[in-house]
Amino acid sequence: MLDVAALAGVGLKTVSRVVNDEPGVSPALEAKVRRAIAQLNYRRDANASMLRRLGGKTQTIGLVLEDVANPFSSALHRAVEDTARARGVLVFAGSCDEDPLRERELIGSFRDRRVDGIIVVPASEDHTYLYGEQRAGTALVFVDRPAGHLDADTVGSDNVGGAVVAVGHLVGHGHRRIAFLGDLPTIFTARERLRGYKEALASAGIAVDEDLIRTGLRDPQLAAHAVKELLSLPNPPTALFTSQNFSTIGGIRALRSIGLERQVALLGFDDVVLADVLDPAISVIAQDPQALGRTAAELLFRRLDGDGSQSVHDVLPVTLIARGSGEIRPNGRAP
Amino acid sequence: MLDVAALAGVGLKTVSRVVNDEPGVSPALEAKVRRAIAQLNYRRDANASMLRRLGGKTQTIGLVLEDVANPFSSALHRAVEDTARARGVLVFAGSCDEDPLRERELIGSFRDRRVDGIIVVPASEDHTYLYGEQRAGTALVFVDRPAGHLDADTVGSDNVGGAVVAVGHLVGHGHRRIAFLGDLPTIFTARERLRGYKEALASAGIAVDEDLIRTGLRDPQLAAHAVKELLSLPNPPTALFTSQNFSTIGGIRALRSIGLERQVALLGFDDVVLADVLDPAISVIAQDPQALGRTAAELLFRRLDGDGSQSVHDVLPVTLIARGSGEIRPNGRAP
DNA sequence: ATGACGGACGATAACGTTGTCAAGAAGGTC
DNA sequence: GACCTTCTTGACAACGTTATCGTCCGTCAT
Repeated sequence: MLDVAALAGVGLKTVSRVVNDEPGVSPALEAKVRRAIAQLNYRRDANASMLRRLGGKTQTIGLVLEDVANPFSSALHRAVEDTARARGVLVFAGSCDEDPLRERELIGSFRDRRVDGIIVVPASEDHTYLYGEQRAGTALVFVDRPAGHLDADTVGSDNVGGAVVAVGHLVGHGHRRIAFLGDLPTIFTARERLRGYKEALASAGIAVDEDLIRTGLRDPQLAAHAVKELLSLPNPPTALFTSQNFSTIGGIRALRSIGLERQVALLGFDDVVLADVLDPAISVIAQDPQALGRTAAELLFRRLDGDGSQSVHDVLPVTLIARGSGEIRPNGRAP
Repeated sequence: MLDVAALAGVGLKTVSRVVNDEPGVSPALEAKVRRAIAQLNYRRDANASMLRRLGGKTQTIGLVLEDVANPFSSALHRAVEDTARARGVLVFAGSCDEDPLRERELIGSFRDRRVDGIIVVPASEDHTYLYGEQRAGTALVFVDRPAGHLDADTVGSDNVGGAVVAVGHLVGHGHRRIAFLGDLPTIFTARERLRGYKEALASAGIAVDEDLIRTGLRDPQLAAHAVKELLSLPNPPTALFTSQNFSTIGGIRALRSIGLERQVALLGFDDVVLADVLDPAISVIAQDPQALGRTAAELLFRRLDGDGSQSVHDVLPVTLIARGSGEIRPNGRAP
């Protein structure tokens, strides 16, 4: 900046004014400064700039995801990016792989860089460590799962409602032995979906059979194995509610490997690529990760713009997409 | 930091020494400082810190992808993140949607924040605008596609070789009318794969039939439409080489919708989730986006560590995965 | 006792930028 | 011509941190 000022033969502050489009610079000087900027290929240092500005924003936010490479996370990421981009804000993204420690490390790194706000798909259960941060003015939005012991904005899907619809749909097609396959019970959404499953069974007057409930299925292999076990029970399930992506994929693989994909109903939570071209096509309860990301980012920016109203807890609806696998009847015939 | 110094009753510089684990602080003072830091929940401002440090690094890199939400990009992203994390470096990620302007904007934003290095899946053809940046010491690595008119490190897949293998495989199964479905010809990888397709046909002594080449298929709908057109030609292809993800998905949908998935061979470039459970399962030439990302990040950090040797142009191998769809013979029978 | 040495510590300048303010020029009013 | 107002411009301090260097104090050899 000093070089630009020297080359243009003006004071430092005049360059600053031009760079910031501040009024009160004569057209002649402005032209000279702009020429010098172009000639020296100068770009203002955003970090130094924000350091001096009173209460300055870094125009940067942090995003903690389960894994940037997983389709749910990355769709959410894209929606956050688009919303942020519209405001000239850049996004730091990080994966925490359901590790609470990694969540804290990531948020710590964000804090060191003085991000304006943080959007988190939380891995930990206790967020009191963020209280100071929040009071210091960093906007904070939790997505997909709620904050633990912290009053903060939240955006999630209707997990219970979706599970109720899913199980109700299977019951409606005549099933009474419906298996539940899910992720680690430490994960909020996994617990909620299990709750919905039990609620739906209860309201259909079906007793919960704990043998049909399998949790902790972190990857498709585990899920496939669980499905094979379930189907070799003396009184096997006639339908599977695979309450998470990996379970769905594992379930599909397991059913196909034993040739039962047309006999046993399968309904998944969360949509899967190519679900529509499989035979039978896979019925799912679809979340809208884009809407989750967009809503979270909009909430975050509203807070950054000074909205100090009470915490918001948005629940976005989910949609049943019937494609075939969820409409198989207990006798093994399609409807 | 001033508050910490005051509370601990020491000078500013002593706090700085403690924060940076510099030697020359007595244990007694260090303990006092650490207590004050904990009590005030203090965290050093990384931006201010790097501002003062001579030639300081921001411990931050920028990553320009086609779309953070697409599986190839996000797998690459994850590998970059992991490599960066191991060094305490945070990643800014952005999508440019094949828009050269957006690529420049993103890189400009990165530059404003003084990232240490940039990894790009480029959308533009001319990167001379990065020359100054590069000379100023910002490390620069191009992934998946080469830099345009700029001497810089590059990591990519063996597109030509993969296409040659793919088409050779189809020829080996008796096909002579093989259609090519691809992305925009402005995209380097699309051109390379088309080149490999033509080379393989030439070496098999098959004349190129331009009617069987369809490009510009930006989404599955366009690809599906193109496949339907191809199959209604008077002399239709007996095999499809879908040279990109969207084309593969569109091709699968189109074949299924007209019931020809067991008659027409299909071989895709780039693997697809659930390709193995389809019937027939989809044969592909698989890239390794993780390896691309890891290699690119390692290259970047080697440069940041001061390696000033000549530019490297890595080409990573691809793998043929035969699952069934690519082994269908022209008469419509599996082998 | 003297001086040289080294280790702990803090005062001050500097990084690249913007906020504050005062100086100077230009123009208008009486 | 004296005075006021408005506009342009730059000097200087400050943001939170680290680099440099000097001060102070204790230790040890003479």
